[in-house]
Amino acid sequence: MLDVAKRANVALSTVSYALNGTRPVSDETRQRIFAAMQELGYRPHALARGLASKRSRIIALLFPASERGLGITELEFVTSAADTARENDYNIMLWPSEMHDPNELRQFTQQGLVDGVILMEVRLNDERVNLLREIGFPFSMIGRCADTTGLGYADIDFERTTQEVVSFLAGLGHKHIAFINQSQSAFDAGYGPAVRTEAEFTKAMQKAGLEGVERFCRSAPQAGYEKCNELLAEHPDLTAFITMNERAIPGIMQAIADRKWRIPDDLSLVGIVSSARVAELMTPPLTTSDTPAAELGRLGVELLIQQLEAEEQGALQKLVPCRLTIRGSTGPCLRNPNKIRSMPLQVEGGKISET
Amino acid sequence: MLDVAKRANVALSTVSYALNGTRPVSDETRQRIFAAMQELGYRPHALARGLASKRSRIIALLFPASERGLGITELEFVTSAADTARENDYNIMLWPSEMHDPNELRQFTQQGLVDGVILMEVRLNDERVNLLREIGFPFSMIGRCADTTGLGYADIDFERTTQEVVSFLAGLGHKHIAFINQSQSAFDAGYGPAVRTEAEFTKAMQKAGLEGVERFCRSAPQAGYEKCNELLAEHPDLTAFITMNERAIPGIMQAIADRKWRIPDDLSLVGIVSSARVAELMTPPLTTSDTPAAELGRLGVELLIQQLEAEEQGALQKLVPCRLTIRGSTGPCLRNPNKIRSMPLQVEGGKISET
DNA sequence: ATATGTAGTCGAAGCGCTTCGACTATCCGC
DNA sequence: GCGGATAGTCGAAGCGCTTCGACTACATAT
Repeated sequence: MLDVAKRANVALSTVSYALNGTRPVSDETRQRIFAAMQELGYRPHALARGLASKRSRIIALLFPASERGLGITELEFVTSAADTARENDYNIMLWPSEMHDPNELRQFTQQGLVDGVILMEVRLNDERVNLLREIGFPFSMIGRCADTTGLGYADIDFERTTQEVVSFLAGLGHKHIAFINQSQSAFDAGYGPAVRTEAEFTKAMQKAGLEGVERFCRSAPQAGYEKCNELLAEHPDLTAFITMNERAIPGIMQAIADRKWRIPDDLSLVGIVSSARVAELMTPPLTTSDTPAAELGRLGVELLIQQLEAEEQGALQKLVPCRLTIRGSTGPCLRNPNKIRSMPLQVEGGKISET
Repeated sequence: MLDVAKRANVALSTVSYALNGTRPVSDETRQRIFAAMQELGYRPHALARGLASKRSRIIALLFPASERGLGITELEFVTSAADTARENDYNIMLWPSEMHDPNELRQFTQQGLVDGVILMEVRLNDERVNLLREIGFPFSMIGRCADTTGLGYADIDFERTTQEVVSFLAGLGHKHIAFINQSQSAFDAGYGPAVRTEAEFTKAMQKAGLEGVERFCRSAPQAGYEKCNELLAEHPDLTAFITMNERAIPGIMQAIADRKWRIPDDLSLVGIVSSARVAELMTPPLTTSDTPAAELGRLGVELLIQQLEAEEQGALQKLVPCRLTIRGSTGPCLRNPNKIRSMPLQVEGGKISET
């Protein structure tokens, strides 16, 4: 940097000013400086800059170490967050964090490496939130906790999302709908989506004047298989399932197939808070309400940066609904009231064959 | 840090030595120093440390910005790499990089932020490799390029992997096997897995004295559907498909179903360089040869760190085979020679229903 | 006894930047 | 024509650490 200054015949500090516009620099001087930088192939040293300015322009993305294990959706958070950070001239650091050890988090934040953090997989009552709040460290969330006053977050609009799916099914004539949630333990841990979709499902069904059933289900095909049979045994009039449990779906489909039913003729299935990438792997392709993962990732970063640069506020809390994509796993309710058993209406490439 | 030194009655430098063991410090002194640190809640400042020592202990993971779009497998690279980095006291930074702009990469490496980089999705002739090699910047690869002399990498052992899958199918009696590759463009771009599996497939089939067919296929269900029909039309005696194209699989399955065939009775299907998470979403669950993603991620980091700390070499090049997991999509060849058309042998929960 | 280490410590000089206070030159209004 | 902004620049003091050379004390080899 000194070399640059010399070559441009200015002081070291002037180069700095030219570089970050902290103080006015005449056009002519700036020109000379940039030219010199070019010729010398100079690159400012990020660490030195960070040390001196006390802003590293690094933000950390805290993702749960192997908890539920990240899925495709979470992956999209990450890539989208990384892109957004880059666009804003920030770097993004990955911190696999054990939920249960907020002390580890304290260490991290105090070593001055990052300017702020983004929390993924936030729980209603999240230790990490409590800690960060307490020590006043900048952060934003993808998801949200219970008490969000003064906090920045981007989360799914579970109300609209659930509403939309229920309306969609109701519109197809379904009257008896089951909601298959994630595991009981996820729910008990206060995992936001599990808690909120459940609540919103109940609300939406009530509003629609319909009758709903809910079940927890471990994230595994086998669990889906069992729950499905259990549900159908107890509530034979169910004609549609909404599930927030991707990994259980193959099991559910198998259970349906085993009783010689077909999807969607005998039972409609929709995945909620899911993703297209998963949906299209199934047969028939699953109708899903897709997580706006890219958008949430982007918002998470933007919200944090907004805080860091303290342009004193915009709306720091954003809710984005999932996007419903209709594929082959849903269709009109053919059961009640008229007991029609119509011929298979072919739905866009999405039916199981009849042998 | 000065406070710590004072409190422990030692010089600033002694604290530093105690902290990183650069020079011997008596037990007693060290004790006092650590006690002081404890009491003061002192945390060394990462940036300052990095600036002074010229080692940031940050490594970057370069992943292709939205190329093929990361999949589940790639996700596991990332999380596993992050974990490994953490274990070794490194931080991991995410760099979504455009393949085509090596200049961007040059910038990154020259700002002194990271000590080394890990390349994902390496091509046979990769600009990034050329650049890094040229400027002598430390790096390792997950995957590998054509000329790997002196380079560190962790890649799939395509030979063993492909061999194993072919043997497996041959063992089931399949004689006519098709290999469905990724897209022509991926192949042409020199994307390692596409090139190598293809070569190894040919080799393995020859070795087994079997007849093989190969096809490229875009990564989309529709493309899979078309390729499958095309293949079956041209080679009616095919009884097994090996595919390295996850997204094409639903289309393939649909095509099979459309001709009233069943998997695996009429056609066996195995996914290669795939992942369990994907396999279990399908009906029937797919037999796959799973990418050892976690291991590759770990190795990538370890290899890089090894270079950085220059413990002058271990084996810097590692090949790990995929692990074959047999699920419902493969079975004995029932076609030739005896033209048996047996009753559906039920295979572990993995069949499409017969209505 | 003298040379030769070696364990343990200190002070000071950076690492490559930002930023503060101070200085000069210029332009404005009145 | 004078006080007071404002634009543009400079020098120097850090930011919080590492590391080098030097120094002491004591043990070991000769």
